[in-house]
Amino acid sequence: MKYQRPKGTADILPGESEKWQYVESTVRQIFNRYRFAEIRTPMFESYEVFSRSSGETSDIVTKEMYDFEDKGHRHIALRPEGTAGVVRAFVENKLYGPEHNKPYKVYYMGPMFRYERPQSGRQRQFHQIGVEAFGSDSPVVDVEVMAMAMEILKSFNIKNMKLAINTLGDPETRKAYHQALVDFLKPHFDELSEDSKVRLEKNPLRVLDSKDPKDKEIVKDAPSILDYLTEAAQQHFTTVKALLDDLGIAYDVDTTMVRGLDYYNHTIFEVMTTAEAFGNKEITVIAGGRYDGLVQELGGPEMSGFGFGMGVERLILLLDEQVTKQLQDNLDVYVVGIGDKASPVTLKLVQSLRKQGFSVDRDYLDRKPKAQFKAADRNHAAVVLTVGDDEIAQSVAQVKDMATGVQKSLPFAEITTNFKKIYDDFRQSEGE
RNA sequence: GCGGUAUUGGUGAAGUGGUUAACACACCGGUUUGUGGCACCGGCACACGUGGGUUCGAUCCCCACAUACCGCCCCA
Repeated sequence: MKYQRPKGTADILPGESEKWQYVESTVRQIFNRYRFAEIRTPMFESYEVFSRSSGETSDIVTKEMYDFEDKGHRHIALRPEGTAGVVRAFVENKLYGPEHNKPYKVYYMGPMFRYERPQSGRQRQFHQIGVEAFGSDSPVVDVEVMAMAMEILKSFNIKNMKLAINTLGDPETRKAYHQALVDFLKPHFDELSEDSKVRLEKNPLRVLDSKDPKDKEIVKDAPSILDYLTEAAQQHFTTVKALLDDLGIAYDVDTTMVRGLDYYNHTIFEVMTTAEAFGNKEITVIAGGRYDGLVQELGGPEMSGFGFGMGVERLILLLDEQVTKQLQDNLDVYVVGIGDKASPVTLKLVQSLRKQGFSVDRDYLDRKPKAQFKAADRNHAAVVLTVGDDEIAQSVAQVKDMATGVQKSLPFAEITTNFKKIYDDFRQSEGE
């Protein structure tokens, strides 16, 4: 094969694209109810937008960024995640100004890029749907956004959901805990896995997340961040939990949960589920949290934010067949033409029906009636119109209900002016 | 970035170091000058991911590369 798509990319073909449209339109409705409005930002940004926001030492920046130098010698990166670009736009367009409602709530959907090895549900170009809410420290924002995340997944009938939450506290908390953790891990340095030795240097919190059995054993007795929270941080987290309880939303506090991006603080959360598509292992579909310093980091005023990102590929792998089946396209009418003279006549009929609002298809390959009917059947046509020499002579078409097999001869004049009535009559007689 | 497995037609796949690469599904046509199913008949790969090598000869052996999938890292 001469050309193939770049590694880690996918063609979303008809049959699959319906699922994407379904997902996108469903979340749009939910966002609308929660009063989030769409924002569309560029798919590439100055490299620094991401390196500043994600943290210079984060894996995303150090090894997963899809970056290049453009012809004007600008260091550009394809966006690896959505938040940084939205924050940049928030700052650049001065959306923090007093004339804008707070919290300022936006959502986005689109492709993201990470240079990594593809696997099931992980690609170099992948898609996220995400939200950001700027300008409120209120725990209510945390809880509403988490509630919305849960509602989205519920609307897709996703089972076995688990909401995990944790807090990273404020900067003061983080500093104190960071130190405590390093002090605890240092004596065990030689026992740690190679990966974790590196983590200890770069980002000690990550050691908590290690999958290495020996690491897990060591980490079991590590200090908990909950013991290092400042009073304010404690207060925030307590309120978040209380509000979740009020809403009847179940959750687990997972003190070992960490974040790949450096900008998070206070509440962080993940919604996980298990599914056959992922070998029945637990995977994260939605992840997010609070990032109170990020706006400032990118040159804006001190203004807090809370958001999440959802992996669309992963979500689509979770859609069950019941949901998917409803998405089959339904063909209202198939027009069968017989004989040399039929094609111009059927063309006019097809166009007239389309203008009347029906989805209509026909044959273009001069195939026999039998083949045309087969095509109609395969495409699940509700009604078939047949036009041959006799019909043309009399200005009528045979109209057949494919479900019942009932066929009637009806004049062109009626078909081209009020097909809806004919169609509805057929459908109704089916119900009897 | 590291490790493993795989790569044959539109699809699922069988197969062998040597003249015609099974079988099934799908598709097209016919049996039925104009009607969806079934049956029967017929058609359907300049060829076995790409490039080298070994060999008298390779789809089958070796090497490299590409891609896919799985695991690690990391993450949505």
